[in-house]
Amino acid sequence: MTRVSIKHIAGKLGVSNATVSLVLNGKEKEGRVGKETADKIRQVASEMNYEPNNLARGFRIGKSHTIGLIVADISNPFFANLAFYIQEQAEKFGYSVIITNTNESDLKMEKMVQVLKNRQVDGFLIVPTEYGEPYVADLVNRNLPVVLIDRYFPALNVSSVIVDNYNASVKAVENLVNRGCKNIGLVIYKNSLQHILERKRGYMDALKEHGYYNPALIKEVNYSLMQDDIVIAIEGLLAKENKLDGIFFATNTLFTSGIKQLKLMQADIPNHIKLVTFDKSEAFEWMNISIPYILQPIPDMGKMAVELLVEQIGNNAPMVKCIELQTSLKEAP
Amino acid sequence: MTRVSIKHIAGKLGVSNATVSLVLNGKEKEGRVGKETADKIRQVASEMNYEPNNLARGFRIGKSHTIGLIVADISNPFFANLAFYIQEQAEKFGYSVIITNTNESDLKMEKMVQVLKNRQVDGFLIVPTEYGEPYVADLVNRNLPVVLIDRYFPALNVSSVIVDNYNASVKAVENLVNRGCKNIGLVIYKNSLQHILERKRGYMDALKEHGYYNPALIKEVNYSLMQDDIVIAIEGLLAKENKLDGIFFATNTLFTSGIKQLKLMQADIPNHIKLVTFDKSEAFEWMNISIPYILQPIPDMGKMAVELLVEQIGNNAPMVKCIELQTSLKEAP
DNA sequence: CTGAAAGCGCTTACAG
DNA sequence: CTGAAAGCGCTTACAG
Repeated sequence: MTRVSIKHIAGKLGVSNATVSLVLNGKEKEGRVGKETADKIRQVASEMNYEPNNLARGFRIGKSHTIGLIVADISNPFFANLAFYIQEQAEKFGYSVIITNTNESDLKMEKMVQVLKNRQVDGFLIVPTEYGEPYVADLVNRNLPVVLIDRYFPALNVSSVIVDNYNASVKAVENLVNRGCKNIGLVIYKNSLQHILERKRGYMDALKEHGYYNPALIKEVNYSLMQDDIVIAIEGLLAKENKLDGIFFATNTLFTSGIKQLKLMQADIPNHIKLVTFDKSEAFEWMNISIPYILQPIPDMGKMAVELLVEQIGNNAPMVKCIELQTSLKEAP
Repeated sequence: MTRVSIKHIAGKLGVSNATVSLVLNGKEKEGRVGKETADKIRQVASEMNYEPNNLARGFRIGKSHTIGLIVADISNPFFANLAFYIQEQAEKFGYSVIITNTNESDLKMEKMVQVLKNRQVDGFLIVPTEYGEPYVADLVNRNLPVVLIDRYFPALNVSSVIVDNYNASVKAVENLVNRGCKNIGLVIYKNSLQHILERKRGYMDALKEHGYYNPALIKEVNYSLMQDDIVIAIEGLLAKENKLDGIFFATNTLFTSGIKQLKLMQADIPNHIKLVTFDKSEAFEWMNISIPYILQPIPDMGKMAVELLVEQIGNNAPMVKCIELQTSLKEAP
């Protein structure tokens, strides 16, 4: 039972492959195919249960109609959500999405870029890892459509969809200050990614503004040593001499680890120490306290990233657009 | 800058396309290509930065080297985890994975099967929805490789990787009985999927064994009306006359909703009411009590499903294999 | 041991 | 308005 192709339809009707192809692609007007011929072709096609061979079509026109998405870890809720909205939007444009994970390793990122390039994806949606810049640069140099999400490299001329991390941090800190905090700690990753630097800068500027800035209260955690580092960070912050009364967690993963340690050390939250964090966490639902958090517009981020990418794929001379979305401060839950 | 193809290499070396293709696919022995020729071809290929056109290759041999994965919702941690391990394993076999969501809607499932069929995936990995049986049956009839995961249809002759839901339930109930419970409620979905029926059957049999069975303590919740139904279910169970002392939650989503309602109603856990649930939950980390749970071997499920599928793709006369994995009862966290 | 040729299914100029 | 033909890049018999 061989699959029915354009040729079968053409043969049956005594018309050419070209005519069938034109009609089935809705290009009968450009090809100026007669209405009767067109109708007959459509009828026979559906009678024969014709289904186009997309592998052949993709090969012929040099497009796979596939988008490659690279994230750190699909089982992280932030990325899982992002992936969900990206897929939903991509589907609307007729694209499928191949998701791959880097686990925050630049080596893995290099590999994944290679894998997706070999798959001939039409474009890349990337949440880059630290030191992942050269692999993105390589794609850009090859003129392949790329949109960075969540994180970006300022030196690279590439489209991106990010949030205003600086102002988000300022908002977070202001929230603590408004609640009466003066000695506010920051728990953040130790790395060189722009969004991390921006969050740090926002924290510092906001505190300086109030004259509360104290560099000893910044605790930087290694992603790969999280388990240990977070303990050190929280212990350090809670040291008596700091008179700590507030903590800003710069990511949801840091918050999740940090709050456990705080509980372990029986910190009095929120009476003694007030918190604010990036991103909503499952943890909120299980705690009796309400923790304000920075809400990132994940659905919009996904949606706009796909739109930017599809636009790039369509245009040969793509315009580089950097979209910076605003966040909002929400009271949990 | 046109991409370098086999033809370019062949032209440069004065050999035929066939020879180049043979060598680059490591089939020089079958083609009995001379060692020197082969070496020269490999050298030139790498000098010219040759990268095979997989679209062309896929089209030619009729394989996309892509697997379609259909789950209910990628932002559900259970599926996100499953997807993670599936991807990892698929990559080892040279396959990419396209993930799609059904949101537990059979209409959406029908659509996703169609989308993936149009994409010419080499095989399907499906967590089917209720009433999704005909769409799976259709794939099987067309002789397309399919492996069901987590859920299956007994009437269908199709490969699957599931867990022993019946015995898992028995184990869960036994745990409560051993902790002294006699009036044990069940919170479960109201649907006809086999894994749900099996979990229910396990619960009933285990209780009958002890003479504790009471049908009034079974509460069935509609997936789409979860918010409301869970309130009714928990309120019903906690009614005085039931003298409830234990609850078995048949899925992690039910547990997550149910525990919130229990807290709201200030149920005394675990002194008054003891719990057991399917799957680990983030919630465990935030509660001061330890809740035993049924651990499903998600990494193995993903891995074996991919192996089964790849085997099917390789063989024209696929063998139907149903793998039933055992679960274990763990104490959280 | 290697080359010449056919063909996968489709689309796209081109010719009439 | 429609057909004949070329060709995308690859693999696979087949012939020598």
